[in-house]
Amino acid sequence: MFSLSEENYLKAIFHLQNSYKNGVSTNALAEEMQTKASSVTDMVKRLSEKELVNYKKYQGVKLSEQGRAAAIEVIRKHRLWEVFLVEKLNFNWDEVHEVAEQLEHIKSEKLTAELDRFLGHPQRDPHGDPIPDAKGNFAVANRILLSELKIQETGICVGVKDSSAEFLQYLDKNNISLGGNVKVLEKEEFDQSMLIEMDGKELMISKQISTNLYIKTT
Amino acid sequence: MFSLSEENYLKAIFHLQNSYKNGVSTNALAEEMQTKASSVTDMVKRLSEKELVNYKKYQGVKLSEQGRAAAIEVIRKHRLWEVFLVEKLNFNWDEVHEVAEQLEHIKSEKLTAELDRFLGHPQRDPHGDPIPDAKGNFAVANRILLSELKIQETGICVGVKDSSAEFLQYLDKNNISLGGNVKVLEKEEFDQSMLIEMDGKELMISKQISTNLYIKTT
DNA sequence: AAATAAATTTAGACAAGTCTAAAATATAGA
DNA sequence: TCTATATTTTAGACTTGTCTAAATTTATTT
Repeated sequence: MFSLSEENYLKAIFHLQNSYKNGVSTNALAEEMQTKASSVTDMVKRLSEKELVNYKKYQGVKLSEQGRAAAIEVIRKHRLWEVFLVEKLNFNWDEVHEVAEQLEHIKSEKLTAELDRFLGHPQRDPHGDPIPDAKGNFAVANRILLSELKIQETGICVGVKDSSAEFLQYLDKNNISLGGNVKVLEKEEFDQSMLIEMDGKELMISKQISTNLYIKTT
Repeated sequence: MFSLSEENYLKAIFHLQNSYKNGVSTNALAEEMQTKASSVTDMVKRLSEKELVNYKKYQGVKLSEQGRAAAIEVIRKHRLWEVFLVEKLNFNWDEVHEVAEQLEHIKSEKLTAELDRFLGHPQRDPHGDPIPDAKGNFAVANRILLSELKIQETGICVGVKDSSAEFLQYLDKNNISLGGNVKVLEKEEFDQSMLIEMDGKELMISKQISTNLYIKTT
């Protein structure tokens, strides 16, 4: 069984491994964990002793198979709880993160399994991120960024890359929600903004928006 | 905001105050918390500095108004989660305690309020214990122990005093559940066992059972 | 009321997880 | 390649919550 802090480190390393294929650097991890590099070194040593990560001084850190499994389990719980909060408890998608950060550490296999069943084995959380199954398998993504769509191409909005409350609130304000139909009308090379049609309404969006919205092409 | 450990101490003191009206003794609290008396003294000093308890050396400890409110909030959350686990997630009443002990520490006012609504503002947890409302008020009990019933008197089983898994499993095995109709047929003075009729079936129960079952007379 | 026993507190230590400041190592530029 | 800079690690300290062993206070018994 892992401590709350250990679980949070494992999760952070898992997420950072996408950008740091050859090992997550101490500084990157410190940034992600909102802590100091020296604290990271200490913790990484402990995780290494428990064989949850592979670590060599000055070389960064990678999850072991065991560490990866533990991280995925935490992510699974986090995303299931997010679905619960939105579907059953009237939370908005910009309010769930904090609470799910707490709930993800509850230890009970039965709880996770039953919650999954109760929610109807959801495939994605409220932000469109895939929910790994009990064995740790993620559904394949099959989605691209809205910024990659060409003029006249269409798709369905299936997820957000940035799930900060600020971004989600911006989307709410502009009536952009998951499931919405998108068509690219114009692209402005200069600042990479684009004019899109979203469920029938025209909307101008900046590069920062289009590079944080996932689309499934239709 | 209180730490997990602080919340557990407050809860323990709240429960022990029923038996220790003039102050909960250090040893009693150590026993309840499964820890050493010296650790209790340390923690009680910290709680006292935060004005959550009133404490004088060698005199035992009492909850302050603030401490009482915090304890009740934790108990409210514990019992709401127990209802959730039994009603929605197929947990048996002897399986909920451990998980609820974890869930009760999740901090989110909205979560508690919405969970309460989602469950239909339940008055009692799966063991028949009252669930305080958001303001900390408990429904009045109005129940007696089965052992206090006289011959030929009847009632409905509304709660358990002992909610250990062992006791609950014994009740399951003998088809005793909350809501069941009870009638006392015979009482044996010698060992205080009694013959009862439970939903039509005759059953012999020992003193240990009858002093741990709450009844509402009919 | 003194002596013994029981309960409680204090003193000092430890583990987890964090910090600051200093030292060591790696990387990049001239 | 040598130096400057950035990154990472080490050393030592702090906090929370725990422990053991010793000291103190309260309760009980004769």
